[in-house]
Amino acid sequence: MLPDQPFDLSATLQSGQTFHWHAWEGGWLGSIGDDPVWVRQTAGGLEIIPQGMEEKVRGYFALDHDVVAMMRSFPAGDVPLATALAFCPGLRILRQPLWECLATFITSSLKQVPHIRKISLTLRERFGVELPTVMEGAPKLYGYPTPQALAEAGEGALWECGLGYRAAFLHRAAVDLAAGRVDAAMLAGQSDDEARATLMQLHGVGEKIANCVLLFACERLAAFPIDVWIERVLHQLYFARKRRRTAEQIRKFAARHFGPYAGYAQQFLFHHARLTKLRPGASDASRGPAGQLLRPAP
DNA sequence: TTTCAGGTGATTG
DNA sequence: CAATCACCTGAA
Repeated sequence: MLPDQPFDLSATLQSGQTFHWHAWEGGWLGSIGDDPVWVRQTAGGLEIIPQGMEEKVRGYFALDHDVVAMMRSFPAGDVPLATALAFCPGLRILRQPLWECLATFITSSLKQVPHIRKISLTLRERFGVELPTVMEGAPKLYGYPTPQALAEAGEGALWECGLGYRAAFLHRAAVDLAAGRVDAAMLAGQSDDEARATLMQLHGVGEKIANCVLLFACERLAAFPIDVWIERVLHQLYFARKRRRTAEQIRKFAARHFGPYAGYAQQFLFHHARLTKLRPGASDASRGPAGQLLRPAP
């Protein structure tokens, strides 16, 4: 199984799209929907356990995405983007199950990655189904709990998973999805703007989370989630020395400048920034054109 | 002990 | 519209 385009399994799984995979035996153990799987990247391609998961792995990791075509579609003179892309061309935008992605990002607000991961794993363990073992001695895996399971569990039980005020958001969303107010088929028939509006009808889902879901679960590759990090990156790289832009201005800039694969551009920029400029002790080579280290606002 | 973190919704000018 | 604020929790 050999992708014909650049692919970096580890980087993709650590790029803030999904939070439930375990590093295990030189590869990654996790689940695609309710199918447990272990994947290791080697020089020759991907090693997958168990057999029979090849197509699901291809779909989940979007190995059919044409990264080369995306590169060509990006603005030719955009040096920061070209730099970020060259830093890790193997990043992929995953095709995640809708509810799993939606629910996970609802629990992500004002949380750091380890917290999001912890909450996600706790919810799985308490309310999800245990999945079959694919590797001896490995951590137990659980599917993401269904909307019905979380709706029935009740807000109080969710609160006890350390969600805080997010428990109410997640519970209401679970109830709404269990009632069929939003589903993948409905979103599939809608334009990006319509689908975004549909998602934002859910309590606790604002523009940022809606865009994450569109991008990471609905294959809307033009969706451009703007969180505090990407906002800083854009300011540093594209709006240097200019006054602060509104979210609306940033959104319009991203759509116009990056085009139909804006979501991928966002992912490349985000990943590059997190692993270089935003880290303490980052080298000069990783600094932006302005020559300043990017830091969180004081 | 205080601050802050991968947002959202409600409330003000 | 845009700015401001509260909000659970956990880690630095």
